[in-house]
Amino acid sequence: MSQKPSLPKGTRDFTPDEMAKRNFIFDTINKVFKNYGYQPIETPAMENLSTLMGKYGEEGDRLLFKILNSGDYLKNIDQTDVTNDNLSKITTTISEKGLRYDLTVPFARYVVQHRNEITFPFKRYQVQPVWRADRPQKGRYREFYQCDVDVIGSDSLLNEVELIRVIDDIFKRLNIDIVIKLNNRKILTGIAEIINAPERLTDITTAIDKIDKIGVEKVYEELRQKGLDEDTIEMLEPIINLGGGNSQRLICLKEIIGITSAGSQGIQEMQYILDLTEQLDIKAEIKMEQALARGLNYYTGTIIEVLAKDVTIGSVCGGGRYDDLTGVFGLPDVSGVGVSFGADRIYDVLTELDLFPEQVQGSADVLLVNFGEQEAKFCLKIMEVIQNSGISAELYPNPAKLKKQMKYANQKSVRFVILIGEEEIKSGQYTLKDMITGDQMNGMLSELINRIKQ
RNA sequence: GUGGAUGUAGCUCAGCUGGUUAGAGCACUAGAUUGUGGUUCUAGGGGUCGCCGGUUCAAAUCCGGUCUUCCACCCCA
Repeated sequence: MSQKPSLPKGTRDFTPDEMAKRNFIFDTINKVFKNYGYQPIETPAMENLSTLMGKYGEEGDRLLFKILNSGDYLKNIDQTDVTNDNLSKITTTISEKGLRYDLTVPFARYVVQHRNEITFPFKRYQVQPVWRADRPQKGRYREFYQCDVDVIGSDSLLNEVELIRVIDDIFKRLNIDIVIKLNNRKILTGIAEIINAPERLTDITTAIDKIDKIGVEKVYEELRQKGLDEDTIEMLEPIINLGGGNSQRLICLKEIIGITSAGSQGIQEMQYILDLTEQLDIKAEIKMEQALARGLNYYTGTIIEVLAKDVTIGSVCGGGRYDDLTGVFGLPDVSGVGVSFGADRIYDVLTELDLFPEQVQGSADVLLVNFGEQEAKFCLKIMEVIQNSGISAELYPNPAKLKKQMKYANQKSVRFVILIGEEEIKSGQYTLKDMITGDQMNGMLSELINRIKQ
């Protein structure tokens, strides 16, 4: 019985054409990473659930894909837990592995496990898929690729500056106009301190973060809803409405939260990064955004988010500094900073803006027509010469009608077709057809190769 | 996880208030053209109308459920 083929929610196949475009993205990202001295690593698709759980907050735990244990996974289950609907306990009994949710936590695990082989500061990059049991929509998939670069074991802000350069470099090569939004967790802490509500930090920042989206009034409304009193909200007002350029914002912020130690340190760090990047040749718009608050609770310093201009899709890149990510795995006081590029969203942006270069197709340069058994055997040798000269070539496997073979070449966007039939074998003069211009020429193999290489 | 929309041929979609063998364009295959593709003409193949159930003499069409995709929230790449 045949069944209707289907794919799990939020996952996709990639066609050869899409793969060519995706590889264009991966290639430029990898090239830039390498160019700045980062080294590649890979980690397994699955991790122990104990490694993953509790690292992404409650929300994150819910979005983790869990893998059912092999064998008789029900044998250790406690019936009273079943009757009591004790889901979390049942879950940990029947599942002890999960698919990775991001590349940062596995990297932290990696660093701790390999600490004796690693020379710090360790600059690594990692390009692998991650999985989230999120509800899919545009730009949001359940399986997607992250391209992470991190420096671990160095608290220098020069790393932040370098990452900004990496971001700028990559999007410059991809021809995407971007805004790099910067903030610092210490500034957020300062804000919370100054209004005397450090424990409300998350509530405040998630509300303020929506200012562009829902407007000032709604932000106030949400803050009230979350139980902040009018006095506190009034104190927040200058921060919420803080506008102008980066330097202007910093000056204002200094007046408001400069007296807190966290606040002043955050402002100092931000100032340092902005000063340095200003001297560099950076194309991207760099914008300090006091409302930027990325959800992951492990950021402790700089917070980075990159948005593509002219496209409404989530961020295409994001990250920040985390001072103690490896602490939970028993290696304290290792500071790291990194960002993650979302290859799938970059793909969507390039598609929407029609920015993929024409040349990204993955077809061969030449197709050798198959006129029959004898001719095909002859072509095999010719093909060897062509391929050894650096030109990709394929021989049509069946002696099909010429029309069919031409059509095949046309549809695969193979640029050149070489025809070698009985006549050509005798004379040693082969026929070359340019499929774009329609021009044909006759000549020795070396002449044809020269023509193709032009 | 909450709320809303969607689903008809490989793709983009028609199919009015339920009524015979469900259509178009593009794509595909073959021929016109026995060594020349992309244009044109002709013919052809292809659909359990997402899936399951209900109402009805009769369901692609109405109702319920379920799945998918999309949108908003949440969160995020």
